[in-house]
Amino acid sequence: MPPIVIPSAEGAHGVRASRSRAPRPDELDSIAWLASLTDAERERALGDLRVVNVQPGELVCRIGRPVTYWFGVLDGLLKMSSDTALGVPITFTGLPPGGWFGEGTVLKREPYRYNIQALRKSVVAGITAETFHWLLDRSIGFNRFVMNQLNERLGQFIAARQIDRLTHPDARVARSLAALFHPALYPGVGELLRITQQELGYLVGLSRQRVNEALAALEVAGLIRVEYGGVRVLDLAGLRGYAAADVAA
DNA sequence: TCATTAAATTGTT
DNA sequence: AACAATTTAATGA
Repeated sequence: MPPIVIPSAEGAHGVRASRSRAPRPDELDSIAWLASLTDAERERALGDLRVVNVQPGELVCRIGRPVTYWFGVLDGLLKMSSDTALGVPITFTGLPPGGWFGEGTVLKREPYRYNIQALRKSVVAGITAETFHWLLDRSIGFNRFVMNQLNERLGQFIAARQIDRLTHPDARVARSLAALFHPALYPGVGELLRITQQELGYLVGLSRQRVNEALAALEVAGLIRVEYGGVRVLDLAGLRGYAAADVAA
């Protein structure tokens, strides 16, 4: 497994430090909460904001590591999971562009409670825990964003538990897709979710073939359209309630 | 910009 | 797991 990638605020020395860079202007535009800051607050945030490119399979943060950054996905796709080594029930959550995570652990200054791993080449941004708290202490807009993030994520985990209990593969795929399309948590996703069927398989815990089959079924049902390297959602509500509709039919 | 080639992804067995 | 077909990305004229 590749080494842990931690963006450095200093960028002064070391292998890790050399991997992080300043964000590009177009990348800044994709960070939703920046718009809710005052000019002074934004200046501080921008000075602290680092960006790092991660390769498939790389760990962005690992269980038990001390919290250093609050992370956001600018491009690509990450997956969040509880530890696999202990045989604990594994819950996967996909993190598409626009998603920010780790606020719970940064808030409490606890070690990370889950692994974040890149499913494909991705761009990850981060601000230090210090700046995160600095913003939390004075920016109303930032607090709104974080609070909404926490609230929405709670709903995500409840949905994830339901997904785990579903046995029908098509339903698992449908609900997982619905979760990834969450407009409040992942504003960067838009209409088209860039995800390969292989990646979706890793996320849902199914083989690529079965995912392919499930996607075909969902397309026939008129809920999505399968495209090369991605899925276009036509009926988000339909995806969320797919199992119920299936059982009722 | 276009044509060619390589790589990635998909659909099927 | 392996294969062929399709789409995208990369390369160079």
